[in-house]
Amino acid sequence: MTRILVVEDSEDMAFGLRNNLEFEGYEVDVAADGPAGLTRAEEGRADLMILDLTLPGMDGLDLLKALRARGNAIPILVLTARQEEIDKVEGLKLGADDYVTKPFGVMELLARVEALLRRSEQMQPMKVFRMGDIEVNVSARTVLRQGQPVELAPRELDLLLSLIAHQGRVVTREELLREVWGHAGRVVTRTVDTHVSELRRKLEPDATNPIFILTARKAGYRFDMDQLTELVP
Amino acid sequence: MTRILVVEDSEDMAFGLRNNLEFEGYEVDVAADGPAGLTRAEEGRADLMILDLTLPGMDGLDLLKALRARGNAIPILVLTARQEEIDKVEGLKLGADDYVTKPFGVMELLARVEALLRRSEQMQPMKVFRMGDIEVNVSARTVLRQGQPVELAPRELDLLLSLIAHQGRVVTREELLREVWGHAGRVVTRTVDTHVSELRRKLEPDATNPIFILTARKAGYRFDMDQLTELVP
DNA sequence: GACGAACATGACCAAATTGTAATCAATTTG
DNA sequence: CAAATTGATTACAATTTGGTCATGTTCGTC
Repeated sequence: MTRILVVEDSEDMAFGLRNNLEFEGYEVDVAADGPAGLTRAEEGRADLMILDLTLPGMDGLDLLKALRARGNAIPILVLTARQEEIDKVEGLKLGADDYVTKPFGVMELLARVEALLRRSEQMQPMKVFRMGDIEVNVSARTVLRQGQPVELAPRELDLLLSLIAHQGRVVTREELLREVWGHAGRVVTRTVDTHVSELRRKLEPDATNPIFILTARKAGYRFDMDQLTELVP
Repeated sequence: MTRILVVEDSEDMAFGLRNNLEFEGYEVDVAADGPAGLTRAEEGRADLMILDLTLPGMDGLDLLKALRARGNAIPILVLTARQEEIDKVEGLKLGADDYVTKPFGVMELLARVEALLRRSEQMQPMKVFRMGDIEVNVSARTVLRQGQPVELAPRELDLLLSLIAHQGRVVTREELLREVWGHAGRVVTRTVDTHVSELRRKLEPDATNPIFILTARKAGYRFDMDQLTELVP
């Protein structure tokens, strides 16, 4: 889920932004002033910031400066009113990644958000997990076992990723069906078992004694948290 | 004296640009169409080009490609009315150094010009990749195999560059379409497959067992990171 | 206007994938 | 302990998916 932090003092504007962004499927977090924005941004949970430059109190520009000064590289889309183009100039030199002048169209904003996210995706490190001698590269959709590629079918990989995403928690077959198969359609729940079996065969050191994908009787499956490391290179 | 070449067909726009830029102390040269722009650019007297992508006749994109193909590294600021064109230029790493969407404010334009000039002071080296015995010169848009030129159609080269730009990550057919085809025409996604096939035929040692452009079933394609070296000459 | 290159697309085929039934094994329950 | 329940595994036919080829179109060049 892509998370967008909106730093905006006007309630109306914040409401509008939230509405539109959420409609597009983003998760939206709103901060009403600079300091709050700074705090939220430093939590590091947002993938993109939309920053209104006409903030009261701590100026938006200061927020920008502060963030960048601390080495925070979150992509920032700056909003500014038309006549304050001077602000824009400064924003540019400071490290805003893009900006939009008010009044702006929804489509334009969304397009820029999308473009910015796309651009920043390249900068993000690859998502890689390690479990024992197995390495799962989410970005490349590859799995290595002792450096050797393991051939996983799409369904298998998706299932594995879903289990990993819920690491430490029991996931019911129904949940897995919903997440991996997409629909609560007519897939018999036993299908999950089959794929889990196949995954174990390919990944577990000893398929009859699984250490990664554990069975929770009468409940579902669980990926053992203790076996999993997230690599952030 | 810093010299700016403006490639712009609309007289009004050209006049406005010249006015403002000259007021800022730049020397301005205007070309009214693509071919004229290409000629002027090749004279090598300009420090920066402002290029309107909505040119008649020779498309602005073609001018861009043609310039870069000839190894011309002049910094280019692209003007465009359409977001999709930005996507295209950006996705391809075609060599626009920055862009502004119309309508834009004067201050914004000037800021970008300034930023671009500053950035280009420290000349960026030519981007060249090596994959096995293949050498891909991104800036020159040429491909050599054991020193011999490989003839790639524009689409093919664009596709290759896009894949290389995402090296190590799976890229969906939709993403490739957006970046290479520009999202404009509603091209069928299977078309990507055809071009990948052609690329493999021309580049892979064994097209039936690709080592560069790998298939990620149900997901897209991926350029194998391990096969790619970036040369910094 | 002929010709060829580029290119999008549909068709066809081979190979990979996958849902399911059937069977076997383990665990729980009464 | 036997029956019942639940999970594991295997086998396989149907379907999906991707590779490739042939075709029609467009566009620029001669």
